[in-house]
Amino acid sequence: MDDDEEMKPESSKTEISDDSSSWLDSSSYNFFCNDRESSILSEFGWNLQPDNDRRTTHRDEAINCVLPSEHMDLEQGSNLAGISSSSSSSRLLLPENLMSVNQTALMISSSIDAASTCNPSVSSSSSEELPEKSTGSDGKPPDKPTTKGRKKGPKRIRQPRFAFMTKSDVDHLEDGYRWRKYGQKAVKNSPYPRSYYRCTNSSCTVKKRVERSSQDPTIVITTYEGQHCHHTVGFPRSGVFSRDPAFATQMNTSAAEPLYVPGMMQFHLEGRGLPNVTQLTHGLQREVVRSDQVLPESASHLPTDEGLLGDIVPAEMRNR
DNA sequence: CGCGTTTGACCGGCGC
DNA sequence: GCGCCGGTCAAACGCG
Repeated sequence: MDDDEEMKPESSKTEISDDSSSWLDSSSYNFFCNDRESSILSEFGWNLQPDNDRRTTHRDEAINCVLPSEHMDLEQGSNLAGISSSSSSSRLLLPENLMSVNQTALMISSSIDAASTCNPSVSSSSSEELPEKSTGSDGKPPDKPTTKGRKKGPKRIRQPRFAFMTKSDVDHLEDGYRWRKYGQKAVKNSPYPRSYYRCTNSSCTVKKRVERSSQDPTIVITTYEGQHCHHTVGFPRSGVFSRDPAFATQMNTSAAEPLYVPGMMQFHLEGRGLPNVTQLTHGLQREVVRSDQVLPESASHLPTDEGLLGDIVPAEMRNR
């Protein structure tokens, strides 16, 4: 049933998935972009404007992207899978291991729906912000006779979500937090299931979705929702995190200083919604074909003249 | 035994 | 109103 579309080359259909584009709907966001990429995006009708006020960081170990604060009301000092906030904008630090499990990841992120502030202190007690169903811990008897009856409540408010794509063999990447899987669903038009994880910290409401791209099975799409109200639970034995100063810094303080990256201009992207993954990928494919320039894989997570957007294009696609 | 995963059922939003 | 589908629940199960 799910083998019909499975290995169809990108020529036929190029959507990552129906819903993966649905959250790319905020009005603006910032990212690294070089001249070529900006021209590509311009071809798609997206209005790029240099934004020199906001600076984005790309270090050896982590990527730091600036997101529009008007869509993200993150609390100072809070963190979500490496997201920290400053006075004017929020930044997302991707820990090195997320970037380099098999290299290649482009963070594409945006906020969503009600990006209401969710301060850590609120997590379990504030019912107004988080109409999350009773988590079972309360043992509330269901309204319905069924054992799986759910408490009705106000409309569920989605917390800010952040997604990024990682080229990786493993679905569930270590990110310093412990996750408990609570569900798995088949994804429409994709042979690969989507897994749902929840932070094991009882007072933490952060959730995470992991799915593989139906187009390129080597790409894992990870989506975080919510903010951690606690620190990481210790790092993996290999110490990937401990040798990641950027990530460690971010975890200990929210005041990660913005750095300027030589050779990389930052643009402010404006339009009637963000270009979705498909559009970006398409444009870059074309560009890559034209430029006939293939990055060495080992260096693909470093800033190059292709910029970060170039990383989104899987090697196989580049070679087409 | 505790914790995490699996899996089928259920709920609710949304489009037609 | 109905059906589809994403998201969640929770019992059963597996594993260390």
